[in-house]
Amino acid sequence: MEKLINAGDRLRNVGIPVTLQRLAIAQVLLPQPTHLTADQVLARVKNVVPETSRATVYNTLKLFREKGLVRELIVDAERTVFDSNTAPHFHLYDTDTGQVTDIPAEMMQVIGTPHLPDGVELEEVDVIIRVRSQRQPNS
Amino acid sequence: MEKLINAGDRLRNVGIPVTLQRLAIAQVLLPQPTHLTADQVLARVKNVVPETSRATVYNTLKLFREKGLVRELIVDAERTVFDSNTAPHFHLYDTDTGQVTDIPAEMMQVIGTPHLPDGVELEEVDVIIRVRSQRQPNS
DNA sequence: TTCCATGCAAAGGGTTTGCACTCTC
DNA sequence: GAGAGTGCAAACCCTTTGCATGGAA
Repeated sequence: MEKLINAGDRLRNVGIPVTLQRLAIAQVLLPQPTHLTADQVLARVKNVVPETSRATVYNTLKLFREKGLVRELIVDAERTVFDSNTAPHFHLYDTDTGQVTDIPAEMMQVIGTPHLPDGVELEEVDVIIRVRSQRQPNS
Repeated sequence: MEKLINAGDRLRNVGIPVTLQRLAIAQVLLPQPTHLTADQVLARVKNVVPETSRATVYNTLKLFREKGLVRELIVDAERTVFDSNTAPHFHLYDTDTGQVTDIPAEMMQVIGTPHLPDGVELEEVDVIIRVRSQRQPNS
């Protein structure tokens, strides 16, 4: 019943001491796959735990990233997006709205990944499908 | 003899009035495929035309991008990289050094691009192969 | 003279840092 | 009471903007 592991356990499992703010941030991000900027995380966390600062959100996101709980997506030059889906997958990015949508790894395939010289290690393969929707951007 | 078109002609061809600074920036970027940050462009241009400001480099890079002379690469959260290779292709990005290397479109293939709903228009498909080299980063 | 391009410096926006306070063990 | 976690504000870095100057048509 792996699905029932809650946010607090996810933190403990990776060795992160649980605090009020960390738990609140975990609950915003981890229960379901989402794509949020630091500011969006801050806004949502503050709804639940108003005594949360921007610095703590940044510290915690960095910590979560180091522990592999979230992934940093580089899709937009303006701001970083954090992805709580840590399974391998691809992304669809709406330039107009800033919306990120997951594309399951099974749906796409990248053929021809080049051979890497010695001492060069593959980290990951990012695929970003950029689209325009002509819809209004999220504020 | 398309290859012999020089930087000045490239600008005129897309309707950009040639100035000293624009020409210097064009000569840094356009004669061969390169991947440079705004700061790297500024540094190289200043070697040739010291009376060039940061603002002009940014203005000009934006102009070049709008005219399709360069492409903005989103590979690093810290800074934007400009790519003077406008043909479709993919990228290899070295996280340690910041080095970007082109992968010709013929060498790779992306299979399974999802169907897009009405009103959503494909802009482009970015593929970034992220590697670690354990080498020293460029300053 | 009227634009447009430029340089300079200041402003802007996202992210990080310094530091003092709190809490926990 | 030592160490870690936090909030606040200032600092930082890349990029953009405002404004006055300068040059070209």
